[in-house]
Amino acid sequence: MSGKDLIKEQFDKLVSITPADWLYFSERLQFKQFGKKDRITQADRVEDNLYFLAHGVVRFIVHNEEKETTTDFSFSGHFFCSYSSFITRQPGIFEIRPVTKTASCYYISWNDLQQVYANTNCGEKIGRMAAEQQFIRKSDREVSLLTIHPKDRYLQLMEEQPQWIHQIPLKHLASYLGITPETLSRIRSSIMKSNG
Amino acid sequence: MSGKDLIKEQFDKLVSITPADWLYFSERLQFKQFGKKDRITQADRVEDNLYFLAHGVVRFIVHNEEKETTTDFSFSGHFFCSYSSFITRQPGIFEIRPVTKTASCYYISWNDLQQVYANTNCGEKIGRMAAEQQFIRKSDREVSLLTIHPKDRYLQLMEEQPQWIHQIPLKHLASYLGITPETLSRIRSSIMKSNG
DNA sequence: GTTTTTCCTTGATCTCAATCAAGAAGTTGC
DNA sequence: GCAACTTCTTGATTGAGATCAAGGAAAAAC
Repeated sequence: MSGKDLIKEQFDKLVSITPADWLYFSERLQFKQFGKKDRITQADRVEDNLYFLAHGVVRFIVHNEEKETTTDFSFSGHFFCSYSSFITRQPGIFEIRPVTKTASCYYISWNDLQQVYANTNCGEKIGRMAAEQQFIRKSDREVSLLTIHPKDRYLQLMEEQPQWIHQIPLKHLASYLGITPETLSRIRSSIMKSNG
Repeated sequence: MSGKDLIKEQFDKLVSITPADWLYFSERLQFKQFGKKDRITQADRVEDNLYFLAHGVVRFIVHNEEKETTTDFSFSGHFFCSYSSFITRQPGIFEIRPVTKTASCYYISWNDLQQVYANTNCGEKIGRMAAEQQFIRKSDREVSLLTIHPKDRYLQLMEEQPQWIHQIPLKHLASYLGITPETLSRIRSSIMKSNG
């Protein structure tokens, strides 16, 4: 199975796409592999590409007064990019880097994606549904940040996304949860004790 | 000018819509006025309608262990609903209530909106762009909650959304900022002092 | 207009997480 | 393999904001 088929699988979850539409889209896909120290996307630039992560994990970083905060992660099988910038064509605030040793990505340029929207039947529909799903993720996150205690957020993550805990260094998880690495370390050890 | 024209204005910001498409959509709009104690949307129900606020302010509430948190507000001239529920057709977690004495709303049902998506030329495009904009709001909010100190979030709100400060009771703003009313009251008085 | 209720402010205390610090464990690179 | 570096853990201290409490201002109800 080609890596592009992973993308087709994602689309098929949303709508039934015609072979012609799929061809039009997939012909415009390019491929690139990133190493651990690469920046897939740099802050303060207009995001040119929409990426699909075929293998690896990436994180979204915001720099703020000497500190860096990891706001989100993306795993293989999902699209990612500095969305706000990609959508508005304004410089973005996110730096995107691999968490894993490598990140293998298919990507399509903004210009090509506009062609897909204009010249396929279901492009807009997939685009709408994908945007809706991204919205839901962020909306859930807002509720989580406002209503759930960091310790409980970590417990929830252990249940719902155990792969996050295994694949992501503690310090980045801590940042994502809005706490310091020290505090997360203590949370983790308190869980160990209560579980025997 | 009819209230529906407010909606047309919003659409015109996104795409040029044909008279036929607008007619198809606007014929499906209904109108309802809500009082201060009404619940526009109840938690644990599937959201049936997408609302457009013609007049007033509403807030989004999450109930969590006896406490209620205000996660967001919507102002006149904007669409709102318990989106995640509206999209997924699963029971939602948000209660939506007016902040102002009344909230005047146009609304379209989920079923009718699917008809619009299916039978208009630009419905999907508007839907995609609207979803993208909602995503951007939530993404910005995530960054704000993770990287900005509550006091600075309040100062930012004063600059960017001064109408929020004037129209929304302090206790709801505090909840939205993730702090207690007492703390926001102290922040506010410290700003007063430093401004003379 | 008066009562009732809600909302906001201010003060005192307490608690939890940040910070500072240092050492252990684990990785990476030569 | 060893050195250099990064990451994680643990401890002591500090501080910002939550909580508890009460009085005053404002708004709503009658």
